[in-house]
Amino acid sequence: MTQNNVFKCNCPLARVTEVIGEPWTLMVLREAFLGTRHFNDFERELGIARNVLSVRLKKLVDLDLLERLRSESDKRVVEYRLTAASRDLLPVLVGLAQWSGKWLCDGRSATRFIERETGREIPPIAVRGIDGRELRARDVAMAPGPDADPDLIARFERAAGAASEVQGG
Amino acid sequence: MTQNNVFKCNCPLARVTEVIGEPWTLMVLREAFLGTRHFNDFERELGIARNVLSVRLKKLVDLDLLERLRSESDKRVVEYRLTAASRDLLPVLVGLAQWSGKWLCDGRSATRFIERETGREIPPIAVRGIDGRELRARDVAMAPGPDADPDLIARFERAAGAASEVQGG
DNA sequence: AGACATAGGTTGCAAAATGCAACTTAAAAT
DNA sequence: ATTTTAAGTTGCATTTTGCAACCTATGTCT
Repeated sequence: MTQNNVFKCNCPLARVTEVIGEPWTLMVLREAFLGTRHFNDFERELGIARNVLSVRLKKLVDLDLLERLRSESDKRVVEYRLTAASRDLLPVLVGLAQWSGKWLCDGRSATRFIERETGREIPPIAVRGIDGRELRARDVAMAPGPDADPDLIARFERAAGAASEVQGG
Repeated sequence: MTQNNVFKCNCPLARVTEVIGEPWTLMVLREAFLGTRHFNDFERELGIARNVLSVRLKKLVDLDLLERLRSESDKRVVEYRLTAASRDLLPVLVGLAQWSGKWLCDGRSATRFIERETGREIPPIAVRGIDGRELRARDVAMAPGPDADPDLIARFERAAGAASEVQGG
């Protein structure tokens, strides 16, 4: 995977692709959300190759998406824990699972997200405006941020015309 | 990538990993959201290898995430368009971009999402309960759905204890 | 009509990533 | 003292990616 043309820029979707756009990473994070903390448990639950798991965990730790600590009581044991950053990914995970359940699993998904206290199903996540109103795809646009380079700004200008049509689809 | 142990089940996160958990796929979808429709434009904008692009587009078409149609006016031209399914992915894309901007790009992201009409920044997406109240990670639990197999149910039972601690963590 | 250009691929080959099994090292249990 | 356990690493076969060149059908130019 070279990908360096696009991915060195600070386009957030490009950056996030370096992480979850690799096999297994998202599943490793899911396992962490389910409470898995140990190397051997990740391996067993996922069936991932140990060397690949090793690489993934290292990267996630590097990116501060997992914290790696040795147990005090048993110094063989290493614990991988979610961080503030990875916990903050939950809305995206929920959104992905909901979307996948609807469009990839034919509505028959084996897992669902519920409110812990009440057990009620969690409604689909949505994009909302500042006023809380739910926005549709056609109401949303991508725009260059303050740190966009000239190339990216040009990129968005080229896209501007087509986008409304596409997203309105 | 074998991954078949986990991924044959209809766990939605596992399924979605087959799609966006591969290099380039998410970026291809982003390009489509930006209005890119043609093979050569995907290649040029992303710098992706043509053979890989070819494979990715085929898979996305297979999954009904892109529609492939030949232009009537110029029969050389093929158009790849977003479908209802891929348009429905927008909240996730926005969430990923927001999360990445915050945690991977150090708050200095080159792109942002805005309301098309007003130009106002879109607030972070959130998980909400049925009543619209914003939920934190610790308020949310994964549970087996109606189509979960016994293995998965056992999996969740094993996870149940650890989860509250982790997610609250 | 003939020559050239363009769009959307495919093919072949080198480099990188993955899958699998066996091996290693440090600490704990017996 | 020996065995077991946790967390890796190593070596090797297979698969995927990156890159450049080639191919085919259609459209454009003269």
